[in-house]
Amino acid sequence: MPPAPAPALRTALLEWFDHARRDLPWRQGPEGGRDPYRVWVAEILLQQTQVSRGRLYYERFLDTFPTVQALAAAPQDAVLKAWEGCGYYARARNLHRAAGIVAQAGFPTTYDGWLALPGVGPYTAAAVSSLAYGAAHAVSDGNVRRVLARVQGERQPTDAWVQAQADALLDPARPAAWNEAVMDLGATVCTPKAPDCPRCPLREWCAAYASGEPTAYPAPKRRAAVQEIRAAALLVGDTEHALLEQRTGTLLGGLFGLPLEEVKPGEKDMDTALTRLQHRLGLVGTAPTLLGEVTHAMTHRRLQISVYWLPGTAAPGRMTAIGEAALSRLDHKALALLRGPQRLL
DNA sequence: AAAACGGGGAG
DNA sequence: CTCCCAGTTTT
Repeated sequence: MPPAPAPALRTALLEWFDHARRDLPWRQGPEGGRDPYRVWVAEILLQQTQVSRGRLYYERFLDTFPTVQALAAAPQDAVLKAWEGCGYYARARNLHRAAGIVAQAGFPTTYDGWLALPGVGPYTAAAVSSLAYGAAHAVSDGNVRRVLARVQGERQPTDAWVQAQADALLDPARPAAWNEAVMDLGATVCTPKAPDCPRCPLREWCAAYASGEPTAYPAPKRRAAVQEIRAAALLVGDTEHALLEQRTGTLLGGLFGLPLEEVKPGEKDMDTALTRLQHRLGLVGTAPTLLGEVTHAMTHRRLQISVYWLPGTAAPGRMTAIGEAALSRLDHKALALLRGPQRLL
């Protein structure tokens, strides 16, 4: 199959996009001239997060922080609270840090200017500079990677290959629309497992379609092993107030949660971990009650937590209001053992 | 170049 | 169960 002709491809995809585009809350305003704050927040929120999921959080976050000034002025705890449950919390910490810079210096207007902000990489810099300022920078994300790998028949697309292909195909007349069009196509037609080739505007140029096995492009990435972890957690308190610790480090850093002690590799039961936990908290007087087990899957870990309980009188003066702290889903599951099932959103 | 980083949806 | 999602940062 000859290389796909860029002009024909652009015409076909943009024609499709002009009637099939998704109506999304961050797509207000003129093509290539959207509100940079709204676009920026959306792009950060949507990193490794599906659109259907992201839009739930988007409205809540913009209601809480309607402007970059409001975001910059807020304490980090409030930002993490608005991000609660959404995952990859470094995104919220970086967005907050970047908001401080933007509130001071103003919004960047170029790709390089955006790229310099914390939490903004090549994808986001291209997205915001094109969608809000009309810059001719091609986005490269999971959708773009899959669409271009299929059109060009490339099973092992590298990051550099995808970016080069995207740069070459970008419509210089409508860069913002082109970027959104490729992503919309990847999300709604050229999907990973069940592409709807009969509805695809690029079908006649698509090498993967011609091969008869479009889902073979690109080949699956290999996965990192999942680590099994057991831990003891102690719920000191009640359904309203509990003894919480603020987690540090990269994993759930900044969030609050129940004190947790991992079961070390040689230990056969929870008792040792629970004892370590009680000593660390200075609560060795009474034996906690076992509330139950919680399992929680993360990308590289599978946690099994035994949750123990001491009534709130055990730690007077050290209690945090649960409703005001940002907790991971893991901790909400643990709390649910005491207060009954509840939805976070 | 590879690992770490959440959580959920789709098949 | 596996794979993937409007990726970025750190190692």
